[in-house]
Amino acid sequence: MQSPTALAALYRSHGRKVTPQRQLLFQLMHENDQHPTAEALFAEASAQMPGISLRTVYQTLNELAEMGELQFIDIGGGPTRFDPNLDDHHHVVCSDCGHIRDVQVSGAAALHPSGAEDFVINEVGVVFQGVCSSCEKSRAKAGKSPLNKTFTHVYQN
Amino acid sequence: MQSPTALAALYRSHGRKVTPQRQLLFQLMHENDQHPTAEALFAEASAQMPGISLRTVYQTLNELAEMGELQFIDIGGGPTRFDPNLDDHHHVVCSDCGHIRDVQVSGAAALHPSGAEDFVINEVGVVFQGVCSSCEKSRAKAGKSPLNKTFTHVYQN
DNA sequence: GATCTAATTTGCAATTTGTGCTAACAAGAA
DNA sequence: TTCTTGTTAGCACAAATTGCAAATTAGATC
Ligand SMILES: [Mn+2]
Ligand SMILES: [Mn+2]
Ligand SMILES: [Zn+2]
Ligand SMILES: [Zn+2]
Repeated sequence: MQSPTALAALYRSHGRKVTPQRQLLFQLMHENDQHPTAEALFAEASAQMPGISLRTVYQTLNELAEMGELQFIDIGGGPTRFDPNLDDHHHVVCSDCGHIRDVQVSGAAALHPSGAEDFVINEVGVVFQGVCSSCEKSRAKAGKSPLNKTFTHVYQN
Repeated sequence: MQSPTALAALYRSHGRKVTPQRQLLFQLMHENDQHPTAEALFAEASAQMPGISLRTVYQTLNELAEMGELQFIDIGGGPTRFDPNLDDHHHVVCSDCGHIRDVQVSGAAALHPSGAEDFVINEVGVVFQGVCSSCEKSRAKAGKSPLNKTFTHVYQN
């Protein structure tokens, strides 16, 4: 996603208005590597702008996605996560706490599917399932089995 | 997922009962490569067993997942899809119609993330975005741009 | 700066997908 | 056949997101 200033210009060039709500969300999303949910963003935004509505958060995120400035990430059945990182990258998900981390995956672009010769492929996404270090620690302490099921959904494969 | 007969035995060995509803769902899911939604399965099941409840469909699918007999697939924000294919495989999604196709991806198991050295990785999933041949045809006929946005969500990356 | 208009924000209703709960029911053991 | 315990169905509820319309405001125009 571009800088808040660049986005303001982009918005105006699209006949969209640059409101305080949008500017705040531009800031909150810019270089945000947390893959936040709409609710999480709403909470952050509300702290700085009491009264902003969740509806506006969703609306702005949808616009940004429409304009190609961010991506929606749907993994594991929870709420949609939003990703302003437009670089070619992939994700690791902690199956325990749900945290998503950006990762590089060398060789990902070279992957090819066998059995879909009739498809025109546009993109590849790689998702690793794992357990983050902090969850690994608490798991050891609790004497849990290596793969608990806080998350009912088994992520994609 | 195992055969309906094997599942019946497995269920009994777990102290679970083998009901007509479950047997029907075993049949409908066995070797089903459609990655159906719960609603889709419910529709098919209802045709053969009027009165079966959607609740029971969800319940049975959850059980099967718990027993490791099927996977949940969450892509693109729509409803969860269910996958009885336990082989190591990956998916291609048509960004136009949403169809999911099983594919093999040689080299997928060898992929490694850079930037998540503190994670214990358990699984890798590869998802290709593309347009299936039938959508490609209708797209050509309609003179549409190569990537329309019937699906707001940009799938993972 | 005042005026005007179209875009935006809000709040709330509605929708979609899935789960919690429980009374009625039925599998399968005895 | 009886009995116990797991299961089903149905409905209420929850979570996430969108539809809608009245009130507001950005920014163009005068
Ligand atoms: Mn990312
Ligand atoms: Mn599959
Ligand atoms: Zn974690
Ligand atoms: Zn298609």
